[in-house]
Amino acid sequence: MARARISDVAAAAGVSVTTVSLVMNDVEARISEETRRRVRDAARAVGYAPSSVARGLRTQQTRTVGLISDQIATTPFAGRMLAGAQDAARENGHLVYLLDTGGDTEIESEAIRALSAQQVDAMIYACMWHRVVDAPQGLLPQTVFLDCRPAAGGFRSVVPDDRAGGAAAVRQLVDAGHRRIAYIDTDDRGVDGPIASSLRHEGYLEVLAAAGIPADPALHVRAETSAHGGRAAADVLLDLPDEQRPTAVFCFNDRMAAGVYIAAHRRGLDIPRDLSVVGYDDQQLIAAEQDPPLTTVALPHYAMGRWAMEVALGVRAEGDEDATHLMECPVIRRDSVGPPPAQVAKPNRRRA
Amino acid sequence: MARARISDVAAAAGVSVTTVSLVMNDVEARISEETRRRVRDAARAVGYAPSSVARGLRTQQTRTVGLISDQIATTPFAGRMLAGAQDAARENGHLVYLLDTGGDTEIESEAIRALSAQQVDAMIYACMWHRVVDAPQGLLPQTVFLDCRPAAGGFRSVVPDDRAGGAAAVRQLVDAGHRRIAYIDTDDRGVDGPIASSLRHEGYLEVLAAAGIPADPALHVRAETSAHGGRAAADVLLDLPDEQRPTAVFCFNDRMAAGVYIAAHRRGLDIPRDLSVVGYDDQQLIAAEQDPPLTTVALPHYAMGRWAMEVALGVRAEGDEDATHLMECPVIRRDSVGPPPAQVAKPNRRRA
DNA sequence: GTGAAAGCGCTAACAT
DNA sequence: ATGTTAGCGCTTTCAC
Repeated sequence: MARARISDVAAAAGVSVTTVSLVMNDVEARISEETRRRVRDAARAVGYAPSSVARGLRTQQTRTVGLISDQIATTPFAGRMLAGAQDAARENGHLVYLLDTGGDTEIESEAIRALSAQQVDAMIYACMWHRVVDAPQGLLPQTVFLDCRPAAGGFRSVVPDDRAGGAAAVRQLVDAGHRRIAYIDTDDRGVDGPIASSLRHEGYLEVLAAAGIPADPALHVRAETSAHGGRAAADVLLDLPDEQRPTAVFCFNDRMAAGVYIAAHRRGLDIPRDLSVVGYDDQQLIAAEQDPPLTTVALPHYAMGRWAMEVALGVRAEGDEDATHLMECPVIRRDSVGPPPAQVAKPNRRRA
Repeated sequence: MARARISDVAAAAGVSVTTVSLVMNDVEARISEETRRRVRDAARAVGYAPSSVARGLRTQQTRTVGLISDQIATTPFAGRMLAGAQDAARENGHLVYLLDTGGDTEIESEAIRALSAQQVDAMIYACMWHRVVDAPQGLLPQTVFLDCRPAAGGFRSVVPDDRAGGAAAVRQLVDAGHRRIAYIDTDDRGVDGPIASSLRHEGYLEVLAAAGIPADPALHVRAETSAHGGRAAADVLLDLPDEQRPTAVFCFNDRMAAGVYIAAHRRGLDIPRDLSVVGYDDQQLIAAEQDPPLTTVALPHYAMGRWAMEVALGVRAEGDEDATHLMECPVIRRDSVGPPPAQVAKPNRRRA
């Protein structure tokens, strides 16, 4: 059986299509209560659902949004960002097209073409980790950048406040009484790389300075962003002479923090009694399942996704056409931070 | 500047709209090469992009697909499934609407209404873990179920072959020479729960039987599906008397396997020398980062997503209107499986 | 308080 | 080989 049209409803209710349209769209004007009821009953009777396609053609508004992203598949974060965007879209009566480009610029421009052919009302350009990108051609002027910033500006964007996040992480440690705090950073320093690295480092230095603690360059080490990298870096740190050895470590991410746990445990060091550690990202599968559970800083993916969608749909007024919104990264307190040991614990040196 | 319409191109090229339409849609008929070129140049000159909305209204085909899912945000798997579906859609010139319901049936039916108002050409109903669901009202008849099966049948579906996956996992262990193989299962036995649990158990029993190994009920234990649960279960197993203690464990998932690692390491047991372990899911963040890396069984999310989309779009002919397709779960061999120890290792009993 | 009719941008049947 | 035109299902202006 074919779809019911508005004219079917009109015929069934014995009114004009105009009247049906007015009733279906809850237009306040004219139309008596009696007629409204008749129309609604008729609509239900014939199983009428308005065609968004026809409406879109007529009104030139589709109530759809295109969300272009680089890599949905490879990051466990993607979901939260999509969920935030999704929820905001639904609450505002919009549907979202998801287009994953896998980082391929060919696919990307094809995606943008397809979206503009669909006449989406808005676009969001999302990255799966905080970085600076070159804005592709063809985006709608009011496109919002999510978890990235366009190199040349010109668009609104929302990114995590990594500087403040780094500061908050280190503040946990300083407040617990630590003075020798290491930062295990990523070794990805590419220009395309995560700008979070330097931002978090700034936060780290800032808090040390505020606490009157001189920054020791030996305590800023780099490694690959994996448990393996974190473990290697921790080994270097824990091999430092007693008076220089850190009592706490702040890690670029939770995976590296997991590596620090391994290195510490292999040396018989207890966390947090002998060593405090703070991660970043709040990856459930890692942070929450460590023993003891890892204190970390969460990336506000859901909030960013929601913000981006609200701004894109114009339901959240953001004055500046060209501003970057910094979203707070909350500290998730678990059990990996404690006071520093009375005197630095002597690890069983593996390499001594 | 307003969007260019087909009539603008026609005017610019000095031809009729029919001609433009024919050229833009690469219809083989009539139209001379010369005219084709003129039209294409004109289209480029005026910046013409056909309106999918108008075309959709006219042809009653939108070249869009709706993908309804229960929980995108909470599982790291979601991405791979979406990526598979996405890629297949793109290759076939379709766009996908993503609708996450968060498991809310209210939102779900609203989502289905919205999709049918959009006149999507196809629908996919996806779950984030393998289970049996009640098909909601309003789905298109040819809807494909992804990672779930409709309780009442009537739709095509694709799910992982968990029975074969369980068998393959245990076969790794049997082939390595193990005879005392435990299965650490989930304790979620709800009717709504993961049917993977019993399926994998069947596979386990099947392989033991084929190898002539009697199944010891004491080696089938249940725990919550977390590292913590896996650790607790492993402790029970490793406390068994020498002659009964397993030399290998198959875990319902990788998180539990991670717990087994912890329990083993705390007892000074080496993996795989003293204990072999196989997980399930191939969660990158867990399996690949264990020390040693965990041998596991992968869930074929990408392949299932792709299969579902191809069937939904009708580009993959699947005879039966009402069949469940089982997708193979490949074994990912890493380093957690070895031969059984010559004699069962004596763990330092923690609770003895 | 209600209806008639134009038109959104396209495709396709029918003319020429 | 190319053009004319109806009509997809809706909203909206205008007339009554």
